[in-house]
Amino acid sequence: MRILQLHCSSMEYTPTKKEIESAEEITPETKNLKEVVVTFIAVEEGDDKTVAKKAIAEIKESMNKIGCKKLLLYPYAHLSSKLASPNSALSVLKEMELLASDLDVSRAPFGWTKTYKLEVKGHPLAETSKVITKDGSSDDTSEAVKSESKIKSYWYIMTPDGNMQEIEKFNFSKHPQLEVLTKYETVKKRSVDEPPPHVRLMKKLAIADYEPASDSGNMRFYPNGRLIKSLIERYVTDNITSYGGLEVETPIMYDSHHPSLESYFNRFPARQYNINSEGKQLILRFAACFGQFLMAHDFQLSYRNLPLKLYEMTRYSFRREQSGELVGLRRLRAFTMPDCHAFCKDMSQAIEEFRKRFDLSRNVLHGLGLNESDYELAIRFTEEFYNENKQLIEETVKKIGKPVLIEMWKEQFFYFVLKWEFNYIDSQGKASALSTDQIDVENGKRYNIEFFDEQNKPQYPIILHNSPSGAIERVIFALLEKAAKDSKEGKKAHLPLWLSPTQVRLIPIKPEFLQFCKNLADKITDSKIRVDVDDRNESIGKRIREAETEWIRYILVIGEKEVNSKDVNVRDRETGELKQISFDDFISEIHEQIKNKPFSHLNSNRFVSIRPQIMV
RNA sequence: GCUUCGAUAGCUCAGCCUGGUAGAGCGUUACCUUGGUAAGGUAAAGGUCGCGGGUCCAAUUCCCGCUCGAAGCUCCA
Repeated sequence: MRILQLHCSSMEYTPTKKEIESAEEITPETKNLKEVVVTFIAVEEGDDKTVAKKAIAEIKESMNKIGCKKLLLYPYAHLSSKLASPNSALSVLKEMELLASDLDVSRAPFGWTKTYKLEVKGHPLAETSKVITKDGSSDDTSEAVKSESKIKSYWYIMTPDGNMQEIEKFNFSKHPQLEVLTKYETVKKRSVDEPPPHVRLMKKLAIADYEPASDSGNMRFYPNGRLIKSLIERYVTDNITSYGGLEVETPIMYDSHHPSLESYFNRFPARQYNINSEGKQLILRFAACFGQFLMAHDFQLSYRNLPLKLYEMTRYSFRREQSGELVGLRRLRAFTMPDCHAFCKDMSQAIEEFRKRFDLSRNVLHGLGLNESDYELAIRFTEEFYNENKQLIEETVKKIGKPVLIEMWKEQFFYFVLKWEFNYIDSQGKASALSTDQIDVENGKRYNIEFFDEQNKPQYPIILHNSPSGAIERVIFALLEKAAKDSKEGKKAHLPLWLSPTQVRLIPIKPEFLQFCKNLADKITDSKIRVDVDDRNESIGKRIREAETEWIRYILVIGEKEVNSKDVNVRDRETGELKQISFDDFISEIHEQIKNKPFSHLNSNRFVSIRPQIMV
């Protein structure tokens, strides 16, 4: 069955004469419908009740999306060349009418020649075509997805000396992670049978969890998770603003009728959340691009102002990934992502900026606790770009100091001519992109962002799209997976100290030392260190054990000796050793490790005994 | 979206194959214990066994349907 579905403001049709003998017996009269979804239908050979049922389900789903309750089923033979017989076609149509009886449904007469007038609405979802078959699912893939699978890629490995060879000829024995990435990208085949470790950890550490009352892929963050997330957000923002990014804030939803947006959305698979509000079709953003481009469009720009760097920490960006694609903190439908665009006057300025942002991204990941050994670089570009900028690519690979996966396209298909990303390879052999940058040569024009060059001629800028860390949730995912990897190798799992929800825990041996603990905790807090007190009526052993399982780096047991001493007795989880050092040395040891990182106060009650229990 | 698996106490799960009034550990509460570097003790509270149907004298258990969730696959601009 083939369907053409149109969301119309009005539709009027008049049966004029019988086209075939078996046409329905009716009295011809003009029908006029307002605010209606008109569905042109060609019933094909082999279509039956199952197909009718599927078709109606599809139609209902999309009508629900666009918020329209009125449906007109309109027999339309011209959509197909292998039509069903008139009799079976009519019975399928009648079946569909019946199945849709909970809507305001009507059906145009079968077998008649009709005149019609219709006015189609102008939003992206107003016009869709579908092919529905008995076994296969309906074919509703957007043009962008279809052509994407058609692009031809050539894969290579480039070594730091600039040598580029085909992946089949490369010896991966010293680069197992790169091999995983290469297979992941080129063969797209992998099988895993256990759930990813970070999902268990995100719950156990009371960082984040699924929220059953929301849509899948929209997470809840507990106090620990919110603290970690907020620290990472601030760290990334600080780094981007020192690079020169101007922090802005833009709306999370956009009118799909807007002309610039409409053509941009058409360049992408239709995987966004849609909201109907007061007759507007709103789309939740999937990146900060629109907001920043629309903003830049309204700026009065000269080449002297470029490169102009706009930046936003998008909380949230939304992508309506297929339900089965969602995994813990790795792949979400709502996520926080830094997005920094640089508007450049020409390619040479873009390349200069590209270099800075590549270094920025590496530094940001390094500060977050992820180093070159934790990720693999992939660079993708058009053949033309490569021929003109070989040196840039070779230099970039050299910086990373290890072989890099290269994807080359014969033609430019996307809006960019070059894109790179750092991929975290987890223990299950899955690659997840963290940092990324793109050189965009299309959207300056699409959004009509103009600047005036040295000759006072209007020009469109080249735009770089950089996310120096990737999604913040994904950074947490990578940190947890890395911790799980450590733990598997017999090392102690931990988070970077500056991200630990509790950095120091005090354990009083008896309640009579509680006051001393309070005073000590005040002093430590004054030094901008997160400290809490386990004042529960539990054995020392148990409280130490629990602090260990919470990955708390420093444990101070407070008893008679400590109260009467100027030194502190510190259990360092990293070494597993006990050491007696002065208070000041202890504080500076911590400060040394967390310097140049943002600080937030403890995001829990200081006293463990009065905290709600979030995770067992 | 497809495939598979799952849904029993606040959490993690057992019981189901072989139908007969519901189990553990953790957590919670109370009491005891005041302990010196990875789990101190005793007791109590806590369940419409996801929803709907069917089979049966009897269903948490067997069968069918639904809902929700997860993992994998496809996918990831």
